Amino acid sequence: MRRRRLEEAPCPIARATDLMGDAWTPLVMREAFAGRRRFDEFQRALGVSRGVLSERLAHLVDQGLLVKRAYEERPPRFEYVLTDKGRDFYPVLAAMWRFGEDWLWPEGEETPLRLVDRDTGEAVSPRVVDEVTGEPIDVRKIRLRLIDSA
Amino acid sequence: MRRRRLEEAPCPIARATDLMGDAWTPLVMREAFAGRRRFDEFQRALGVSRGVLSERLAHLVDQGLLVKRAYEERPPRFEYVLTDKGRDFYPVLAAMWRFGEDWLWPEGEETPLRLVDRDTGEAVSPRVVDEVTGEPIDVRKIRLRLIDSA
DNA sequence: GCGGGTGGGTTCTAATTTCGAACTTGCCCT
DNA sequence: AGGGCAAGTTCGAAATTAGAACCCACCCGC
Repeated sequence: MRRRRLEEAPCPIARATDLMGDAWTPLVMREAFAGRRRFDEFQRALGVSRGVLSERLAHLVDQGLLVKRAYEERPPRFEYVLTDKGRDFYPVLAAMWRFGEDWLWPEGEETPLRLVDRDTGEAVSPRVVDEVTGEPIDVRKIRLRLIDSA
Repeated sequence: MRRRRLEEAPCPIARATDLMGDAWTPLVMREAFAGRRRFDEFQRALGVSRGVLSERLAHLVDQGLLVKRAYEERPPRFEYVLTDKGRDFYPVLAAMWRFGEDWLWPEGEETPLRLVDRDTGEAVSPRVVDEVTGEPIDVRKIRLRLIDSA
């Protein structure tokens, strides 16, 4: 199983990749953030096969980004709800959204997916900055440094 | 081919997923940001099979995140260098790094990969904020809104 | 002028993963 | 009794991936 190899890798990016490193997981999370909770909702929204969806949801539950809970006992019905950890994944999706907007979309055209303020309805443009200085993250200014333990 | 399906999807996240939606691409980009350029450098650093690496590099070149250029004519030798578009992918990796640090790493332990300021050497903590207000991106405050064209 | 090494791949086969469709289970409705 | 819905599981066929081995062009030392 591919999934198990990066999970314990000594790098936070590799471990995050273990969560994202397939074609459906980020989209499942997108739908979760858009408010979907039920199996069939996810399935219809994404058009993914039920088998794959079942496995992805189980993985996300396993990793603690979602919890599965019964919202009805008889007949048994379940929903998948974001945890704190799952909610904290939002910025990653927001960064991807921004990159997609800036580089993968025809100039000037509107994207069908927007990020808006819940209260004001204003459009929001996510940007990744240094928490301390507020400066944008830029490869020219910020270096990846590998601390070698070997 | 899976790859072709999300490329034209009407959603910036789906299109970004097309770039990231496999286990190796984010790690190849991590290495590119860490300064690697040559095929064998990537291969040794990642331990990925040469066939897969070859395909991933070609895909990233195809998508315009890297350019392949000869740094030597005889014998022919090539390097893969980040483009502007590729450099702009840095924030996505930084957001993943932050999530990995916060949630996929034992409390208090040091990660072997750091983000540091090139000039001062200070550690940097990336955070995703609204460009206009400077407020952190949080699912409780910011909503995904799907503009339905159907 | 030949054996070995290096850089940058391609090709092959075997193991995984994915897809789509059909089936299952528990219950409600009429 | 028959139909429908939610939430899956199971199945075989098709696509993708990984790993190892191979290839080619060139340089170097002897």
